[in-house]
Amino acid sequence: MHKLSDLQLAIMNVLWNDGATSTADVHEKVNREKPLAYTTVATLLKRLEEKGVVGHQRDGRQFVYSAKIPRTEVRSHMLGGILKRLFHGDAVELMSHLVGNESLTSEELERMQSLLKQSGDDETERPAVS
Amino acid sequence: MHKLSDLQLAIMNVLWNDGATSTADVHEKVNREKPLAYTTVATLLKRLEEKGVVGHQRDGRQFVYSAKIPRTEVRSHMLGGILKRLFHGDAVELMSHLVGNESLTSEELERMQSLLKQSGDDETERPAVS
DNA sequence: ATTGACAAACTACATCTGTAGTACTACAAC
DNA sequence: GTTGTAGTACTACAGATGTAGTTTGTCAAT
Repeated sequence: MHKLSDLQLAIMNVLWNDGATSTADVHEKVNREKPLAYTTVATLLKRLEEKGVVGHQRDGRQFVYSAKIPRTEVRSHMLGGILKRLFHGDAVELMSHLVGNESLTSEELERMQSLLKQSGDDETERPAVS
Repeated sequence: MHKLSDLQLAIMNVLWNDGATSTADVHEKVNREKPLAYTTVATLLKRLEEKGVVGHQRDGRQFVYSAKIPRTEVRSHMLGGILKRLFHGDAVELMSHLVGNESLTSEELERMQSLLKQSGDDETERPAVS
């Protein structure tokens, strides 16, 4: 559950970014990146609702959809899957791939470092101090 | 291309880890985690061959399959996809999710830090020194 | 030569996804 | 009250995937 295809994610991204959105607006947004018929988007939304990941409300005669699961959950699920199946669950290896193969800027590397420093502090130093 | 399902990855992992492997052996390995009929595995392998990600050689009357694309390539492709679609292409955010939500040990965090320090050095200091 | 076992080839079918046309419905305008 | 029009509902179909049975071919043993 909660494993979404690229196109499904494109739609979810609209809902996550903009909150409740009418079918027409979802179509309009998604259409910029990938031209699709209006009915196609409507079908996609309906199917996502069947899966329980979005819900809808009526607004006059149109439907307004909103995400029923948070982005974080899908991130966890899908990243977790890749982590497990492509990196034997080794987050350091994933990290290493990221650093070695995805051409990050040195600014990004720095931000990562401070992130790590922070959580390292949280985990190892706080217990010692309290 | 090169986007593989979970089951397809399970098979690829056998080939990546063990190199050329007969259908029977692939079946045997995969079967430990997920019980599947022998013919199912054979079908999967044949389909992977049609996609061009594996190849086979005859050995007597049996087939011996081997991966035609490296693990790194699939890692890049699939991680890149997630990065783009679930993290707006922001590797730092991905990283942050990893650190914040995937309960890493402090040993892992440390290894990550040294990885970063290293590649940070590579990128910012070496040019200055040479 | 016949038979058994094994492996590959072929066939089958259900589900999910991408894709969109057609049918129906209800409100708005005249 | 008839007619556009905008939206939803329904139907359709092709391709990918998961899953496995049935058929066929071939080597080995008797």
